[in-house]
Amino acid sequence: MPELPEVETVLRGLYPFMHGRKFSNVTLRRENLRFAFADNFAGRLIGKEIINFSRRAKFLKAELSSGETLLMHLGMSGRFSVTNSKAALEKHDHVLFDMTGEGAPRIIYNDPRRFGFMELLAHGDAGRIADLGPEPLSNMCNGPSLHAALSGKKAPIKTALLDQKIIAGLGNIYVCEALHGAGVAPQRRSFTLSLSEAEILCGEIKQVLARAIEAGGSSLKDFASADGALGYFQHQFSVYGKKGEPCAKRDCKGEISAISQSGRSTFFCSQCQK
DNA sequence: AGACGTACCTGACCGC
DNA sequence: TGCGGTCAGGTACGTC
Repeated sequence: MPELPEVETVLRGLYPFMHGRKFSNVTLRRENLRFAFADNFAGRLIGKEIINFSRRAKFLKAELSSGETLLMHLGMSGRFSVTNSKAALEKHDHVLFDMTGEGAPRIIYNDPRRFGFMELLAHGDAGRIADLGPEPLSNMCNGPSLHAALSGKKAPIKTALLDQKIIAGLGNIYVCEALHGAGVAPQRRSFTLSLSEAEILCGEIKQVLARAIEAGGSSLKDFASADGALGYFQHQFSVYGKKGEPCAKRDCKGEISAISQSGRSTFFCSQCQK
């Protein structure tokens, strides 16, 4: 599930337990996730303080007092929870971060499919986040910049928006939602979007993401008292997973269709998305 | 260079 | 109940 809004929610949930704290212990319960852990991964974290904890696209970044950066990605099924060292471990609990400070929280990373990964970057090395496109909620992402990024692309707009180099942080769900909101058909070739369509699309992307973050934020309220799991929250979608249902747009009599584009499901309304 | 298919994993769900 | 098939929100890599 984790797209940008989910990762933002995870960041906000973990922040009080990680930012400004040190790792008192780190336990790897297997040798790899998607990739092998770096040599001496635990040793390079233990005793180090997280001096800055942030998000870039779907990545979580923990800058360490050692100068290294811990980069984490949730893949498809990764989730974090906050417990304590007495809590029983579950299947697929792969990484344990025991943090210093109040409550001595234990952060557990659970990932059944193991498409997620964690890596350590040397100071100044942007690693795999070097090639990412603009952050959708920032000023760097706007109508003209999106229009320019799409102008040379023959690929369908749906495919282009999933390309993290064009815009960073969108996944299958929010691309479908944003295209529906903007009234743009997912099959359109990227270069055919006009500047004004790119403006509208950019606005929809920001709005869809902001609303999802808001929904995630509200699910965080009871975070400490709930089961502590982070990374999944319910959100009401307009098209995603709604095949056969009537289009949610007030003036539209269409019905939601499902197609496959570059191997992924696309949901859209052929009536109002042109 | 860019586009495309496939691989990486496990679990949930559906139909038989 | 059990089994096989299909699908899943992401990224990387090989091949054309």
